[in-house]
Amino acid sequence: MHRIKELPTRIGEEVVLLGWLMNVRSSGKIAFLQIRDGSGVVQAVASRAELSESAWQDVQSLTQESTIRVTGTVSQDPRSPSGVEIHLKDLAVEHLTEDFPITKKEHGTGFLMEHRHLWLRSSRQSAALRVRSEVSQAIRDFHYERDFVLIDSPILTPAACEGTSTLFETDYFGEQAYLSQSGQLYLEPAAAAFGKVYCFGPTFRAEKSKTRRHLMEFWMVEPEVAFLDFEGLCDLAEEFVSYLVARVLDRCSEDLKVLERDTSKLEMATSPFPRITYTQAIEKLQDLGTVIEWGEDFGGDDETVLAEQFDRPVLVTHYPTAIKAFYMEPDPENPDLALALDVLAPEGYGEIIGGSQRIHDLALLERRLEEHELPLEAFQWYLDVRRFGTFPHSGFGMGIERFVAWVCGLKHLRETIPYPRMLNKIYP
RNA sequence: UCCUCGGUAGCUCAGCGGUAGAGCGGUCGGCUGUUAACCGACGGGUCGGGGGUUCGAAUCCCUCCCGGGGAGCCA
Repeated sequence: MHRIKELPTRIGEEVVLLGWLMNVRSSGKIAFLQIRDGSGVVQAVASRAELSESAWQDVQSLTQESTIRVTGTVSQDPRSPSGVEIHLKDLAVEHLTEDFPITKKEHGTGFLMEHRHLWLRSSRQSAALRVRSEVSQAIRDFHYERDFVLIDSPILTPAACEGTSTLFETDYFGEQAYLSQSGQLYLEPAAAAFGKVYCFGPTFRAEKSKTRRHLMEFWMVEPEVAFLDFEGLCDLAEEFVSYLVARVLDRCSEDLKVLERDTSKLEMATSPFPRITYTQAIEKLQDLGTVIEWGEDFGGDDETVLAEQFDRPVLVTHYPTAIKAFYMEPDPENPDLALALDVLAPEGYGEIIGGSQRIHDLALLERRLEEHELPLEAFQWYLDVRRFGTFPHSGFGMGIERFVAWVCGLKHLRETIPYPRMLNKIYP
């Protein structure tokens, strides 16, 4: 058995393919089959004169998405969509499909999402998911090459880490438990054990968000590094994003072509990235006519307007402490500001990274927990990191669906994950 | 939760007070180089549910249900 991907190297040879029929065009005594096997698409030419009567009858009976086994000779031909085609010698129908729901014409997104398990077969969907697979591998390689240790953080977590309103609740032998919305609190102790650590896994948010930029279940990668200061964190985020983009450009050019992605915009995403402070960002937005005051967080439109000012991802730093998480280290030059970092992707894809230097002083962290009205008891194990050999450290989180959406030029996050979990929708 | 748009054939939609329509898909037939092939024929409907107005409702009104897009929140 051969794979379609390798056919250009087998011109003149006889091959056997197993795959699915995407489409067939018949013209009387000759028919053109578009065959897909997961590695690519190829055209097979069936000529009545060159086939047995039973094989020709099988060709006549073929339906969309039937499973077939074809035998034939590979040749180059400019009339074939892929430049290569197979001249059929034999064909066997392994399974005759009836009434495949996704037809050649257009469908609405609601219908396609209902049939997500079948929609995966389309060339655009599989291209996007192949990019996602490459990004996942690149994330692991990036950390592995830099001596990070993978720490799998738990998915089932106990009470209340950052407020329960956005957590999925579940029963844990009579106790309340929640699905994880971040691995960070578990990474910080591990950073004291291994120095450089990261986690990469699914994350759950029960927010009733209904936009193209939100999923209830998404995958997040979170590095956490001991003795890394804020400047170093910004450098790491920049190196990480440019590494991933370069990797996709290098290895997924065919998929980006299928997705009709303008890669010139991705090629710009090289170091250094512009860096501006929150305060500068507010001033810039005000200059551009946005009604926003210092101290407010950015909305989705603000992020888009801001990112449009730059030709590559932009780092926004030093946010007001008041609008950021309890664990973020204050700026030593101005305690009203946090050593916090967001990376905004270009072209309106919004925030792809959020991170900070962490508070390492025990007394300050306890005070912050109280100010945020969080239960001190639940955080004792987390505070132990500050009790026993505390150390400055920093980390960030990147949602890979947003990254993949940007790289692929997809408007909606639902196409960047095989089976999206969306508001009130958990099928298929 | 709020704002907004929508629900008519398997799919995508038109029709917006007077006999339910088209394209695609399906079935049958034709065609030896098709490119979401093309040509001819055929089948296909509780017009989201309920209530109301009217001689008459897919069409107007009320109400409920379901879906798309967006806001807030965030990655």
